[in-house]
Formats: sequence, structure tokens, C-alpha cells
Amino acid sequence: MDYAKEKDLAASRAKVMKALGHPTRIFMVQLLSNEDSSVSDLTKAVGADVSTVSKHLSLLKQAGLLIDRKVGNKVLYSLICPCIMEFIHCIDDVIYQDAEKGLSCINVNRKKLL
Amino acid sequence: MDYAKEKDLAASRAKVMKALGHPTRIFMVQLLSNEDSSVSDLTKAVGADVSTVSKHLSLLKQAGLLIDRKVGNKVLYSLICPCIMEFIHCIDDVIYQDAEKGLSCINVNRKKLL
DNA sequence: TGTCAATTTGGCAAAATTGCCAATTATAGT
DNA sequence: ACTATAATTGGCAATTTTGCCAAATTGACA
Repeated sequence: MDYAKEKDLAASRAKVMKALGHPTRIFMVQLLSNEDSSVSDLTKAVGADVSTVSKHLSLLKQAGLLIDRKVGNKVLYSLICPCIMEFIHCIDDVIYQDAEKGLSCINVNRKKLL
Repeated sequence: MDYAKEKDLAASRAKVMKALGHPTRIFMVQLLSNEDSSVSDLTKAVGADVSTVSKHLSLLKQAGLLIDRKVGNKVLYSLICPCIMEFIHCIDDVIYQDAEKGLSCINVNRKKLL
């Protein structure tokens, strides 16, 4: 077997995952799921150098997760897919399951449905 | 504002995302969503050194995504949350939306619902 | 017990990521 | 045009990740 297609798909998916695989970046995505924010707002919230924040944002944009627009003096970033948060909540199952051992992910899901 | 809790959550989430943020690792997760596999099987599919594959697997295990069990001569790995694949499909929306510009993620989702 | 196949671990060099500072660009408001 | 604020970019050192080889470990089975 060659798996060429599956590997291509994996590479595309990995790129997006990787973008989300940094504490500061996923934190900013969380903030942006509440409201569009400027670089300076995010910089305050994150507590790092502006240049660092700016680079993280452009990486997220590059991954297809954010868009930006100029408003007055500032650049506002927004989530392209607000649905990305549902997706992130899905990851939380893995974290819970890790926290309370023995409780399978499926049970966690069932719990939430009840 | 302090955001201490949100930042903690972000860090936990980032850890899992990061584990999935590598082409080889997410490819193996894809394979494991079909059937449990041994290190040697995965090694063939991936086409890297066994030691490399073994290390990737232990990283995924460490992230809470896989478990392993010994069966005869081999170590079989399996997905703890098969639901992780739904979550991965969610990412595909971002990829599609990137491919066909102008089609928002929400529309892609609507399409799938129809 | 000895051997062999399967897997993990140690070690290391190459590559990639991260985050800060300094310098640059852009633009709103005076 | 000038100034001040906002953001991006270039550059670089420090850290982390990656992937291979070689060596050690594990367990099945003769």
C-alpha cells in the first residue's frame, strides 16, 4: 500500500493542528471566539512582546484560521470559523479522560448528552 | 483581567493539539481509527525508522490519545477516543475553506447537513 | 537456557520554533 | 508635514523537535 492520499491529508491536517499547538496561540483563539480583537488588545491579554503576538497571529492566519481587517488605527483579527471552538471542546474530552482515569471518552460524551 | 484559568485551559489544549501537529503522528492516528496496529505495521505504513515511529507513538500516548497492550510478540496501539476522528474531520472544514476561497466554514457545514 | 523478532531507549547532529529587541512601515489626528 | 500610536519585519540567540544509528530491553518459543 502507498497511502499517498492519506499522507497528503495528514500533512494538511497537521498544519492546522500545529498552528493550534501553542499555548499562546490557542489562548488567542479562545479570546477571539468571544470577540474580534486588535493586536494591542491581544498583546495585553497574552502578556508578551507585541512582535511575538503579531507573529503568532500571522501564523494562525497563514493556517487559515484567522482573517484581519483594518479599523481606524488598529488591525482587528477574527476567527474565520467560529465553529473551531466546538472542535476545540472536543479535545477537552481527552483532557478530562486524562484527569479522571477510567472514565472513557465515550462515557464523557454520553454524560454531556444527558 | 488575569485570564489565569483560560490560560491553563489553553495550555492543556495546546498539548494535545501539538501531539497531533505532526504529519506522521496524525497519519498514524488516521490509521488507528480503522484498526489497532502494531509498531511494526505502522512503521511499514509510515516509512521511517522503527525508533522514530516508536517515539512518535509514545508521545501520542503521553498526550492521552493512545493506549498500548501487548499481544503475543507485538505491542498493539489503539485510539482511546475513536471520537477524535470526528474532531479531526472538523479541521477539514478549515482546509476546504482554504482551498475554495469565499466558501465560508459555516456553508461547508450546512452543505454536509443537507 | 538461548535465540530471534519486536520494541524501546540513549545519544547526537540537523532543523525548526520561540521570543525578544531594534528598526521599519503605516496611518490617524493635529 | 509632524507626531504619536499600532503593527509588522529582520535578526539573532536560546530552546525544542526531529530522525537516524547503535545499544539495551522485552518476551515468545524452540
